[in-house]
Amino acid sequence: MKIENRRDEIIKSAAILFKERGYSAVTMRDLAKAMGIKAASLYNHIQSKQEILASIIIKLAEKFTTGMDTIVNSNKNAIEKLERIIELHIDVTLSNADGLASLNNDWMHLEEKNLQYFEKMRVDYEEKFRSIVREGVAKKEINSYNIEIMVFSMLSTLRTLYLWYPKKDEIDAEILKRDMISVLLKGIIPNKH
Amino acid sequence: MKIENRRDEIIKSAAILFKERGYSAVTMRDLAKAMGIKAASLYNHIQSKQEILASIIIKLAEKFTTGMDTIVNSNKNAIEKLERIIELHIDVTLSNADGLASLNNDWMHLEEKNLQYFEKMRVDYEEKFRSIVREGVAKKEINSYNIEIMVFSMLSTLRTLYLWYPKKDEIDAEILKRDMISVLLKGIIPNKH
DNA sequence: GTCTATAGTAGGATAGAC
DNA sequence: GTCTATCCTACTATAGAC
Repeated sequence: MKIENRRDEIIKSAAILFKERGYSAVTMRDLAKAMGIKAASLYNHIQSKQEILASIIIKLAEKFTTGMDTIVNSNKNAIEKLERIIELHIDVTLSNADGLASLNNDWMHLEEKNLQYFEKMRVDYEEKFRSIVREGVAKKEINSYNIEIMVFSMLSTLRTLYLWYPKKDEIDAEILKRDMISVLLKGIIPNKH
Repeated sequence: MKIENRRDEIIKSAAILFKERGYSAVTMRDLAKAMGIKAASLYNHIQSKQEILASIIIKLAEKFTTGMDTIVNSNKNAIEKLERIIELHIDVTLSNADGLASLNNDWMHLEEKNLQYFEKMRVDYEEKFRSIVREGVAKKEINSYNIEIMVFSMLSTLRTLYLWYPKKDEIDAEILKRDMISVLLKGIIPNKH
């Protein structure tokens, strides 16, 4: 039970509202109402609406970047690396599902500097993902289907986990990891022996 | 080369802008500028901004509903039905990738009546998808992993096709269908014989 | 069918009292 | 740290001329 300051509470409330309606459709008056205060009072804790968005998105993007770097630098084969990536996405989703909505849908409303920083992290992340898949194909650990189709098929599912997982909370996190790894890597059709 | 009326051009332009920035962040002035006219002139062709959104989303949702009904009523096994669903999503994405952004991200900005109509179509669609997977598991055509994980893994990928496919247009539509079916159903790891 | 002008509302953000 | 009051800008939409 960590003691939060007011700024963190505002950002947490904002993430929930941004998830429901998107950054542009949420007003500072909406956010203030959710906090039980007036809009003007928000500005004692934050500089601008934009700062809230950046705070949500950049923190999450950096988590993914750090996680991916650890995986890339590990001594594992391509399949094991993909398994770690799946776990990374599940862990981040469990810790901050609301914020992931902004990262996925509202990153384009970031201003100049943060937008560039975010876009670079996103491109780098995808490229590292792509390299792992390419390496797996080269070593025959992975089928040689079109690389982009494999990468974006997996990435699309992982990126939108935040949309449905919180609603299906009867699913245990360990079962989620285990079945998600099976479904994404081995498919849903039984293996013929 | 079909002759379009002004209303259709407006809706097409709007879909592109909504895809780039989202419904709430696009103003009628932005849309007018993209059309090379003034904002007031738009209202000779459409009733409201809301009408544009509804026109984009409802048409697409009905396409999916009709397509799914045809598949459900066909005499095919579960795997074949899933293959037809994958093709349905690819076909709709190829015909209107821009509009799918609104369907995915801006449906919550629909007003009352259309919102209810849309939400019913979406829930029904997911339930039919789920039933097909459940039937496949019962008949041992599909592995018995958690149903929700299988359904949303496939659906997430299919729903976000619009985000990356237009950028990778070196991929032929037939290769996309073939490889997507393989990746989603059989996975990326080679079958052991 | 497009324009200018404008009504009416709502947005982000600040000033200054308590 | 929160309030009321308010600034300034921008939004959707309409009226009426051409």
